[in-house]
Amino acid sequence: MGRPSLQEQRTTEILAAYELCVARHGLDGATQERIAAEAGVKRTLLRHYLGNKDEMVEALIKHVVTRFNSETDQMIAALPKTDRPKALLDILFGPLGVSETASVLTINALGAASDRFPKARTGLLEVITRMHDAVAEELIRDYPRVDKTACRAAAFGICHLYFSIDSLMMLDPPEDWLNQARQAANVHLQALEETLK
Amino acid sequence: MGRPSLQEQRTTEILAAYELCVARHGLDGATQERIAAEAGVKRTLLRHYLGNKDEMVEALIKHVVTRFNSETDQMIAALPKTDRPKALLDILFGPLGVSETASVLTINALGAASDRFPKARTGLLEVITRMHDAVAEELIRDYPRVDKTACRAAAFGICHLYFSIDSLMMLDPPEDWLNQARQAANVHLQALEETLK
DNA sequence: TTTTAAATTGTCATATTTGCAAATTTACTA
DNA sequence: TAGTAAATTTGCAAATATGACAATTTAAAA
Repeated sequence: MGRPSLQEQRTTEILAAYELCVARHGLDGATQERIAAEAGVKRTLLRHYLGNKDEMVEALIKHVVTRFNSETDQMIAALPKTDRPKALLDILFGPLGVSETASVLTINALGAASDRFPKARTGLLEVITRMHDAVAEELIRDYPRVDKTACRAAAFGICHLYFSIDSLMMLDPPEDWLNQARQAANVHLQALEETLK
Repeated sequence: MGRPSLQEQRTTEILAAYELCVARHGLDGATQERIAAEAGVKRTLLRHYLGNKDEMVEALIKHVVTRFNSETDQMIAALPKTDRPKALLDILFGPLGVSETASVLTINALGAASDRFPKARTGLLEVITRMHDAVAEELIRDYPRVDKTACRAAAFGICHLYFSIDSLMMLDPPEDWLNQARQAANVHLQALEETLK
């Protein structure tokens, strides 16, 4: 009975457009007009599916948190059986990991507004901590004889190197930056290996 | 004759307020009202001193570029005679280096809009490259027997670790993050020392 | 074909943002 | 004190953004 629901699909499309607009224009610059244009729908549909502006922000936060978390999980799940840390760096600093929607920019924009939207703060801290932990766990597993604190520091360095590069991708930086980032991240792995000698 | 000029002072005040608003609300969310309120002046004064919106953005870009460059220079100039790399990390990851106005957020926001403001792209790439080079130069000087490529990779890692942390400061992250960042950055220095053995 | 639930569009009032061009005030000088 | 150059304020029009609700269209089921 009735027309089939597009709620999930449309909601996802709109949130994806929203994310992109926030990355480009900032949270307060992501107007409903822009989002609607980016999503290819009428402005009034945003309200229909996501509610008013405050509710839209809430939905965006939830969306960004769950998507980023699942991307972290997928990244870990995609690792091969051997040489996992190296493969991790290949993902993070390969052409795929970085760029796409420059999602770290969205995180930065939301984080900058976290005093107005407290849920953004807790959600984003959770997201980032989860990535720290996931990477650290990988390193601890692959370097079982190395001090865990050192592994966590390495994970921290690798994650934030990725964050910085990703948030600068829209500058269309020299290709060399990705290599340098890859190399700098690799230093952390080598340092862990050094401590075994 | 005539009233004394406040051009420089006012211009600087307004640009500082502008910077803060861009960090908080994004480039397109930094409305003239917000900027004026932040600077404690009437909106129309912005126009008087900086021109219309496009000209304001131009001025902001120029301001951010020159300020960030001079901060880089000051940082280098503030280093002691010995143990300069360690001192560098103390500055970058001390309570002073990070936070303040979270100026990296402004860089991110401007970078995200660099397709609309081409001067932002060139200016920001210049700023970042200059910091890369300044830090790399320090490392090369302090580790003269180490491969320069390795020094540059270390500099790259340290700079972008700083960028990421600074752009997340508004989330009011756990204090531990600064320690972890400091530790991760230190890994780069230790790695350079290792290669001497 | 009629019913039905949901998508989609249309419209209008209100509030915010921006641009521009006066008027007005202020602080110094001759 | 009068002149003057600059700061500062005032006022208004145009453009844009938001909220809320009514009207219409669409795709499936009965």
